[in-house]
Amino acid sequence: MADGSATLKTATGAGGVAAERLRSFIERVERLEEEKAAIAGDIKEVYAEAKGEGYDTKILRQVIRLRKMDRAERQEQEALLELYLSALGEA
Amino acid sequence: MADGSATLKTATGAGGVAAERLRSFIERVERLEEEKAAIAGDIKEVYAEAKGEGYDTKILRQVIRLRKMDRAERQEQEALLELYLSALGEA
Amino acid sequence: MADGSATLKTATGAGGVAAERLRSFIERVERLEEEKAAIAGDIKEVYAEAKGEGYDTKILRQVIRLRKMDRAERQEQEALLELYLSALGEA
Amino acid sequence: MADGSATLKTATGAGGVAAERLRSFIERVERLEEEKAAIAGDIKEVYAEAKGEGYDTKILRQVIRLRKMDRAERQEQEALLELYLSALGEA
DNA sequence: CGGCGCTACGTCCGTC
DNA sequence: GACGGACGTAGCGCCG
Repeated sequence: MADGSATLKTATGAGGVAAERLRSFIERVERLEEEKAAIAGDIKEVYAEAKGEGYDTKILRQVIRLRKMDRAERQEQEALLELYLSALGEA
Repeated sequence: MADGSATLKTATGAGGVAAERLRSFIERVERLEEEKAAIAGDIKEVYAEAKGEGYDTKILRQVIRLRKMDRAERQEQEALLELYLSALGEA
Repeated sequence: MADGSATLKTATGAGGVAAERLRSFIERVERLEEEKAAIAGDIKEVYAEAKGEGYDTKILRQVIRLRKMDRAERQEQEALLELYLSALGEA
Repeated sequence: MADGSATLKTATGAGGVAAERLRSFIERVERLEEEKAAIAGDIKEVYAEAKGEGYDTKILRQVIRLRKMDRAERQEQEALLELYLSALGEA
């Protein structure tokens, strides 16, 4: 049982504790994916509601995408700023 | 011009109430998308944790995908059954 | 500038050979897309023919989808088995 | 068996000829979908080849999409022209 | 015209 | 660290 294989053995071991642990991971992921799907459903509902009031969902999606890009850019710039500041701190 | 255009007017009206409503929809969607992204992050963390304990995330993902397919297929079969039944109901 | 940029230059070069090559790619894709569209048309025809003989195309489609899922799932399970085996091989 | 149901009966009849016919439709569609998938694969290959020579596939796709739209517009205009011509013929 | 299924894009993971 | 491949998701088109 040199090394390397020890972890794998634990992970793939057929019986006992590892199987429980494995099951736990799988169920946690599945639970989270359910939640994610639920949120996605909520988003659809919002769009449906907006559409019901005469808004063009296609445009709405575009607007949201643009705002998201703006935010991403802003974050990038802030990250760059931090980088500069830390570089100056080191200088 | 009594109604018909009313909805459109409300939706596309440049000023006042409609703008508020529009803003509301957009912010609701954006909020939900943040939540969704957060969940996605949680999922990533679970995989990372599992990986840290020696589990092969590739296998994990495939297991989860398979279980999901099972579920989907079961639903499809039930839907198919219903279709058959309703088709027979028309006979 | 020996190479490195050579590929890019070839690809984006405005004149001469590259334009010919570009044209070739585009026409090949367009030709293939035409063929694909033709096949799609054939499929539509089959459904139309079946419908003409009293078959419910909605059910037909669902049956076909289900069979496809069966096939996909079988492949996935085989892939999963292989993964397990290769993982064990490493142990 | 007044009416309406006769066709359906033929289509959904459990035994004999109808089952064969049904099988035929399904297999024809499945065969065609395989062909369609094969073509799609060919298209992917062309894009891969182009990418390998330094072309930006995203741009390529845009070009193809635009050309397709142009063709559609042209056809529409030709259809309109025909309409006018036939209208004049009737006049 | 609305809903559903399919295709295509963007994103993420694993590899070199 | 970058590239390529795979998956999930979002937009588009067809069917009902």
